[in-house]
Amino acid sequence: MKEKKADIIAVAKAARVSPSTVSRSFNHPELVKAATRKRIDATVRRLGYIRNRAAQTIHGIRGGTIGLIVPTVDHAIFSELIQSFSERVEEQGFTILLASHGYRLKREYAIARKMLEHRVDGMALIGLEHSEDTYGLLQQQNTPTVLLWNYSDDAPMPCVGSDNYLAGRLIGDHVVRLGHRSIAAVFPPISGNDRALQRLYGVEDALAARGLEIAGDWRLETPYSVSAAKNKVARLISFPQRPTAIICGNDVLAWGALHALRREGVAVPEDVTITGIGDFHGSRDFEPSLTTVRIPAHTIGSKAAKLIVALIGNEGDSESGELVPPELLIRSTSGPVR
Amino acid sequence: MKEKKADIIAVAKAARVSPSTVSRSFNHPELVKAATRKRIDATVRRLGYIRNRAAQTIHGIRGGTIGLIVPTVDHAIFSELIQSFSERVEEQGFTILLASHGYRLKREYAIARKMLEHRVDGMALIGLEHSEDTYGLLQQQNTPTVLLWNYSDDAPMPCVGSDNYLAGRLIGDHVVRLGHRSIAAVFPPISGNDRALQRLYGVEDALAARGLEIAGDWRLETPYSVSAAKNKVARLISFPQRPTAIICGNDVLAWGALHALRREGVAVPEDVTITGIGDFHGSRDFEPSLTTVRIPAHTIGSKAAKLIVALIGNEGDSESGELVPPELLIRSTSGPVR
DNA sequence: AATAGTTTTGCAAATGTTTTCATTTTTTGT
DNA sequence: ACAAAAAATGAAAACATTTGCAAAACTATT
Repeated sequence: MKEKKADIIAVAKAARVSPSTVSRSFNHPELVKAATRKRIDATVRRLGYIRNRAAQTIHGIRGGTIGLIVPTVDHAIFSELIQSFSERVEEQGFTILLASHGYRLKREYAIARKMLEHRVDGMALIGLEHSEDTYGLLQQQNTPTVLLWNYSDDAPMPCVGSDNYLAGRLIGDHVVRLGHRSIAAVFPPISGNDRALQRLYGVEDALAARGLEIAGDWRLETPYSVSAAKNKVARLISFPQRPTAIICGNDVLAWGALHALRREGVAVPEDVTITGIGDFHGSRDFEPSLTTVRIPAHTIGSKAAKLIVALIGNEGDSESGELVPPELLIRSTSGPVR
Repeated sequence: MKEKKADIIAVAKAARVSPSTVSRSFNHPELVKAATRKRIDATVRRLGYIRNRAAQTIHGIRGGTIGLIVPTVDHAIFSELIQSFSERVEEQGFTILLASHGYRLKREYAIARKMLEHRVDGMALIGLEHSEDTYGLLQQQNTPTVLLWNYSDDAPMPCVGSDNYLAGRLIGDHVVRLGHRSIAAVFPPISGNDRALQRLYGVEDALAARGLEIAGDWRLETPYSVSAAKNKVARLISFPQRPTAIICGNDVLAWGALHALRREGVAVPEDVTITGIGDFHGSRDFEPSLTTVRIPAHTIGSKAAKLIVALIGNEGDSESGELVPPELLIRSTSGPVR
């Protein structure tokens, strides 16, 4: 069992060439004679040799990894984004180093640090809200970084994402325009989550524009889960005084709300209007189909992938990111107030 | 801009000690005097020095990464598993290298190879079905590996997962026992997907035990998406000859089926029974709540994490994996045939 | 067959760390 | 104050590669 793994020297010996030649046949194949290369390749296969990226990285060669830190992968929220980002980045020969911080910004810093120890070629973070330390670290090491999901002109780093404030505003305006005046909101905890906060601001401003606001006990805060949202909303509508519309911070919460209303026999949208934000997989096909604001995760993921790869390539050149606009999707869960 | 990043030698110079001491103060702090360590730490902070794992890895020191290759992260299916696995593994100081192969086993091999180049300390794959090459590669490099999601006694490598055949069997028996005789099945494509295949076998055997089988045009194959399943099922029930039960290969597909029936005004479970497999987030709270078989993703993820870490630690010692039993959850979408 | 040019190869230094062993410094017991 | 023991540090070799430069081996041209 102790046959140690083959290294480049073993290969060189077995193929009767120098290590340099083996190295070259990997990295600059055009510089080595076809015959030699063939011989080397055969030997490599015979010995089961696998290059050691770590030893390359040491020479300042790019390791081909990109760090991606997300709050969570558990729920539907980021999976579409992660998928498209990683797919695109893999096409370019990169592998992603993934970690989640559970909405703890301190933990995010620690993870970023560890990824830097691994000498990732670039980093991608979710949202614009990060600890000073994290920003400082990335800047100081000048690691190419993109911020995903949220876009802002004055972000400290290139970002590609949507305008979450606008998303909130769009849905808020829509609901108000339908004539609703008694409006509730169900949002996730906003600490460490600038996306949710921006959305909430957007909604509030939309209401404020008509002199409306969300009553204190109609502001529900729930974790990201169908189940939690369902419970909260079920309680909400059990009171005699009911809102005519419930604006949810994201689609998962809206699904929960929808299930709650269905169980209680409240008609949507006749009795209550429900809206989401996100347009996750499944929202379009929900019955009734969910009115929401599309945050184009797929587009964001692939644009971000393109950007980070460019950033890693051009080093100096600072590309500036991109705003992918949110889009209001009026479907069947919203209707005029009765 | 050209101030090259600080290395251990720069730190040593600035702190007026030798590189060895700096190294030690990181790796064996107890061997260096408190005062010196303090001086070093300060210098490290001042210069913004970050250790280079690549340079450590070269010395055979574990890099602290574990490769995780999944078919896809896009859908709900694996996200719970990925989350719990990565969370647990991070607790132990590892970072995960994630990639998805899109159900292409050839691609999986290429990814595994690349991860081995990065000298991951261990690997985790989904399912038991992998190309000969992949198995050979992992064995030959003797990289600690766990197979997730599916369990089988005679798997070629330690696996922790559920018994997908049994899962299919459980749900099949349940449906048959309710008196259904006209049964349809909606499954994902089974190529490169042993989980789905096992489930289907389980269902078929359950039916066969009563002399039943699924008619040719009642075997629907659809991609993993609510939308695709919804369409297929909508078409299915538009024919005069209708099944009284539809067994879905996983919960996502079942959701699609449920939405289709709702749209068509078919009562569940009065007119048609629907079942899923997986018990994803949201299935319990669906209205009506989904009868399904629980594949305990969370448990699998954390047990697998424990196992791989143990495997990496003990090197030689071969732990054997674990079967996490599936559990039938009878909820509201299944009922006796009328 | 000799020359010049080109292609292919090898040597040796370099990369950023860890580790073994030897040396220096500090502590302890008298 | 002194030797012996213990603790802290440094020098140098090792790790698996890449690369600049020079040498060697071919080709083409005369």
